[in-house]
Amino acid sequence: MPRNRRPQDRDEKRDEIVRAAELLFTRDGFAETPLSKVASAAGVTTNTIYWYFADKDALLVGVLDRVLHEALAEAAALPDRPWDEQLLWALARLQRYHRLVTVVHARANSSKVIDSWHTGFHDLADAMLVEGFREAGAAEDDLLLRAQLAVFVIEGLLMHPHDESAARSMLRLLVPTAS
Amino acid sequence: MPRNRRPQDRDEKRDEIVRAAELLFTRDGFAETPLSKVASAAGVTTNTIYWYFADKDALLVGVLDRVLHEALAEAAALPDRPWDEQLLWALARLQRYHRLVTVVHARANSSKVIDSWHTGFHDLADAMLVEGFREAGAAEDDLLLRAQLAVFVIEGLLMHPHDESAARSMLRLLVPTAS
DNA sequence: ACCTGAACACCGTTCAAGT
DNA sequence: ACCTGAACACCGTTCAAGT
Repeated sequence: MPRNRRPQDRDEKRDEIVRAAELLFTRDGFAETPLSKVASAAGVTTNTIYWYFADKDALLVGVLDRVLHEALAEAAALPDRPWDEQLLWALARLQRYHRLVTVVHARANSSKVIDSWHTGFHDLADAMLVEGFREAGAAEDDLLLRAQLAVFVIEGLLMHPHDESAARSMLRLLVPTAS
Repeated sequence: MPRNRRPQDRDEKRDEIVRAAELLFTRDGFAETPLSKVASAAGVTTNTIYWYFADKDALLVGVLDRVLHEALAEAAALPDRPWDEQLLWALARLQRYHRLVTVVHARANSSKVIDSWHTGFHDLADAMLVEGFREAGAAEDDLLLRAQLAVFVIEGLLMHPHDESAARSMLRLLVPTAS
């Protein structure tokens, strides 16, 4: 039996599909881009997508995983900065995914895979923000509350047009060390 | 020319369609309920909906207007209460519309009518919350900021499962007079 | 003015058939 | 294992035709 027959090829093709979907989902929207467009952008036929993904929602999860890991890698490579600037950086970095934010919330109610991804994302985000607020000197007993609140505010800013200064002062309200 | 030929009938039928749509959109979701189900629940044929609404998005706006006005009427009939309890009441009252919240954000990116409704909703919500925070004794220069922040937090709570106590303490964080 | 039956275009998904 | 052509089911929307 040929174990690992051509795992590289398989992953590469899967990746091409995900990359095509990422571009289209973030630019045009998830409901607005038919799988046929993803397929032609990836240079495959529509049905081929179903060899790599169970359905359209599973493809969205593939996109979500990819963009999350990319953003995390970029964040990790960054020099240390004050906590409120880190939050501001995250907000700016995630701005390009605002259409994914809305569709994840909308489809989490109907799709099991997206609901699972969404739960996992918040677990991760909460954990990271708890750590950030702890280092920023927030009181130990409302760390999780502050983290969840910050996530809601960032999501809110992502989903609503706003100017930089409004975002800045809104996030400052959440940081304990701010004046 | 028969002015007002049967305006009552027209409004009544329109209302039946909206009520049927409200039930199905809030319970099963907007994308998940075909117009055929709305139609049969309202006792009309699918195409009849198009006599009253330009398209499915316009019907959603009809539902949004209806539920908003109802919630506002209920709120107006309430006795005066401390500000944080009013926020908590609003959160509980709007909980049943959490599926509408997510879909409005998702479709505001693609649909003009929904985007307009969404903008108008936030203008109204911000104005009401500014007034509430003013009466609650918030500093005059960050009233709007606090209002927008409170709206984001309430939307965040609506879109994510949470227990009552978490919501309570999160909203308390926003109210200036809280300890 | 109001309603309907029938049709159209589109899209997610499946499946039998290929290599 | 991987890919495709063809078909299916569904759904939003339109339109000519009725009253």
